[in-house]
Amino acid sequence: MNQPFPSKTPARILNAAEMLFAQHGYDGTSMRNITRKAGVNLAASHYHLGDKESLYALVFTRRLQPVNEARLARLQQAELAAAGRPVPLPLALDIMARPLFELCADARGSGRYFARILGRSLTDPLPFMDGLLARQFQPAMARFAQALRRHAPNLSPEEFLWRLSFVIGAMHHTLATLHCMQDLTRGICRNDDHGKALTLFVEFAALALTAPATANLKSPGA
Amino acid sequence: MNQPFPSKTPARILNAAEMLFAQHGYDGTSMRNITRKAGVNLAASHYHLGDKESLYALVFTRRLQPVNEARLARLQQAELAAAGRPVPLPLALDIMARPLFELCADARGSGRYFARILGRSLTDPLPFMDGLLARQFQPAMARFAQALRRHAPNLSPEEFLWRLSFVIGAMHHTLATLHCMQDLTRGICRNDDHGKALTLFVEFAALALTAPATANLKSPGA
DNA sequence: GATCGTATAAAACGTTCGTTTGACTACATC
DNA sequence: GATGTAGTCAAACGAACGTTTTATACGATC
Repeated sequence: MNQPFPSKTPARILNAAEMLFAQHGYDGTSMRNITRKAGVNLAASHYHLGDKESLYALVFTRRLQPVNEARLARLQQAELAAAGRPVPLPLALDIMARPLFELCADARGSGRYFARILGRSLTDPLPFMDGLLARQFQPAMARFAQALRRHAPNLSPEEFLWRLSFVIGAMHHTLATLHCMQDLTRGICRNDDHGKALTLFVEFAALALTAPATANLKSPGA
Repeated sequence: MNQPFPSKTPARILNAAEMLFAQHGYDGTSMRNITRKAGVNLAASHYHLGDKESLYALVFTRRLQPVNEARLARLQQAELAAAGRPVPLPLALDIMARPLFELCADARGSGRYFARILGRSLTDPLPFMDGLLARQFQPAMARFAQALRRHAPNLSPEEFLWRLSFVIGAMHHTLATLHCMQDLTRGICRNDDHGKALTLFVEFAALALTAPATANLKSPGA
């Protein structure tokens, strides 16, 4: 466990900020609430971590960077093992989804709060996060799109990307609502059942990506 | 066109609020920004529409109520036409999705901003919106779940609901990111291509719901 | 033991927030 | 022409905001 900071204060602040940003969003969370929850002085956050925007960015990269590194490492290993043949689709999807699901399943750490921050960042990005999001996601996503594409050679590039968008939307929506599935389903699905959600998601995504191309784009209409 | 208000001011405020809430969220939008954009006095919003929370709720119901009414009306009509047999799956999905897609496609009105407000409300609900969201969505969603269920009789209730969650996630993620698809796909998908998105989504969702049940819940693992 | 960098603390900075007040106008009704 | 109502307006309220300043305490280094 390498501590990037000699003091424990920055970690306390990051943990408190992660919880509060997840629950109330960027604008809905005040520096005073964060530092009060962390049990540190108001000025400590500016001293250690800079202003509020940079604190938010740090909350973000602290979790996401290991996830994307794990994704890329596992994908590279799988591609080596496949020796030029396509990485099996369920495996590729599992590699894409599992690090995120496992991060969000980490109930002891505050990693589970991160799902909501991530979900928010995709659907309404904060202006100052634009560049950071692109840098964090582009490399991994480009590699996965390439790997998945080989299982859907008959789809047009456009239809493939639309389906990939559906799949990614399903994944992030699932992660973001995992904590309230019990309410949404009148008790039939359990809250925080990451294992089942991951399994079903992988199967769902494999089907969605390999289904035959749409014959034409006429819609059923009204 | 029945005007629910004799003055034009409330509509101006609602339109401005819709745009700003969509772009910057509830906490990121101030009453001063809203009324400035609407070209009305700061006090006018409280006079006509009550406090900020009630303004947000009004922005919400103004768009959502007609959508859910249209959904239920079309579903009822389709169920009558089906005369006891299941409503065809693509039709049921079209009925569920089309009113939302069309609302968000309305580029002249500010309806297109609504997609982002809706997406936000699903993944991070504001505390004061809890009851309102449930009242708005429960009736329609319960009916649709029932209609769709008949096409997936071999799925366990739990697996069916997980898949339905994936599908609804895909729909809302798609609507919320429609306006930036061009950037996300390096120009391959067009922005605001609601027609194609709707067609592909319906096909995608039909496949996802009717696919065979997962044999067991073992995952592919690492 | 003086000096320096690190860390924490309380207090204050100026700004913006949501909301309210009270006065003013336009127009209908009696 | 007096009265009442709906609507608009500038101004102000207290509270909370992000950030900065200033001061203090603790170790290590020389």
